[in-house]
Amino acid sequence: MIQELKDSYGHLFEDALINEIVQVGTYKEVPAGFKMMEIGSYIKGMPLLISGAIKILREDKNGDELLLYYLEKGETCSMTMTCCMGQTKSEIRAIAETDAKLIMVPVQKMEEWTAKYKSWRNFVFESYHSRLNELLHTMDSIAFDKMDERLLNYLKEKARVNNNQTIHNTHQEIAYELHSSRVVISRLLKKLENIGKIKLHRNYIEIINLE
Amino acid sequence: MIQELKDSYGHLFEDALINEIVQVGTYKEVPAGFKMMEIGSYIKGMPLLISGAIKILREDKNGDELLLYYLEKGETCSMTMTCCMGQTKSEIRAIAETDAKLIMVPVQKMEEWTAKYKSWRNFVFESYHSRLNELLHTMDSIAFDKMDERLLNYLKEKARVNNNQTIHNTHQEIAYELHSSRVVISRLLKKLENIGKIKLHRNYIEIINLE
DNA sequence: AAAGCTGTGTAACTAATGTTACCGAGGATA
DNA sequence: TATCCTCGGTAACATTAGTTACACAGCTTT
Repeated sequence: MIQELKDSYGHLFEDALINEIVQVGTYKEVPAGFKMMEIGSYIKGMPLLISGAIKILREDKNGDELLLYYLEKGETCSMTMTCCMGQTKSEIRAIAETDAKLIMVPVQKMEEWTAKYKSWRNFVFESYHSRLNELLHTMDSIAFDKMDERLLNYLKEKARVNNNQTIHNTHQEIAYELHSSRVVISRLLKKLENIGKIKLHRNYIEIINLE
Repeated sequence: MIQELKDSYGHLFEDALINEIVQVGTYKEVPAGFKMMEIGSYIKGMPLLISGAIKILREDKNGDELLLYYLEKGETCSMTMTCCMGQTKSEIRAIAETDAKLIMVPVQKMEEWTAKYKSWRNFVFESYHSRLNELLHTMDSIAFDKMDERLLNYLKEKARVNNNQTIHNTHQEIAYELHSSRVVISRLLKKLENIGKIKLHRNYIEIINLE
């Protein structure tokens, strides 16, 4: 655990902090698809991601989803931080996009370390900064782009975080994450295939060239 | 200045912190419409809002706007905080919605106080929390609601932050902030008038009952 | 092989939003 | 008064997205 922690966070945290994390943190591995946090639930600990990716989702009144962004190695969930501090319920859902490894840190340490370690403060602020900015860019996409561009971005991001040029999702699943309908997504995917950007197959999509 | 600071922040900050703020902060008054921050600019200080409201806007590639949310009394700009720490450019535009009074605190103090005052830490985290949540709710509105509902929410919010049942904006201005077109907004406003929720006039809108 | 299920393709239609164009009301200005 | 300008109302149309319906391909199960 200590080696993996150092690989992902060694450049961020001083040794004393790394040691504290090792003391109180618990190492976890979760499989792709594992639901790590549900809307309305309270949070027990703060996750430090070591490998893999976590997708963060929002839900509307009808229970339909919207993908907000992915968390990756070296990142943490800002929502969790604030929830921990304020003891409020989660506003989002978190699901492992890939198999993932992470360290859970108990809530109480958050506050303590914020006062104690400059590197922790920087990490926390940097984390908030990144998450706010990612949320803004997601907002841009939703507010300013048409569905075809959103779909294109979605495919790019998905390929990137999975580190795989083949996307193993059905059209229906993609429609859920973009908060659209299967027919619309099939239609637009077919267009992308016609202009040679992707190749469609049953249950997966092969990326040819998304530029 | 010290009295106004205590009125707005006295319940949040311990006296020692209030005193520090008085020492290093500068009091400012800005008129409605004043542009307080521009996209791409660097930030010099952190604002603590004492009265009035600031609207936070996002811009697309064509220079068109989108209203994100309002800052009000007792709040601060989370974007500014992260920008200060990281010395990165602003991702958003801030314009005074009403006449506003505020105190500007130099960047360097941010970090210092975060280590020194528990109440400041709480304020900063609480601030991030609120802003993230507001951004999420704005996102909900954009992703899940149709324009008529967004318009209704817009009018409600505008009336609330201005503390005024008369909204002094042209249809064109409203269209900008909702990232829509004048014709669409006029159409929907007329519908709202027909069902008795508002009354339209040249250059202003009278709110009858938005429930 | 037959039956069943899931995923995809496609057409036809509806709804929502955006665009263009034009008119006229109301004020301001010359 | 005549002219100009801004704002709002409205029609007609275009585009995008969502909905319903159905066919069929490919795979699994029986």
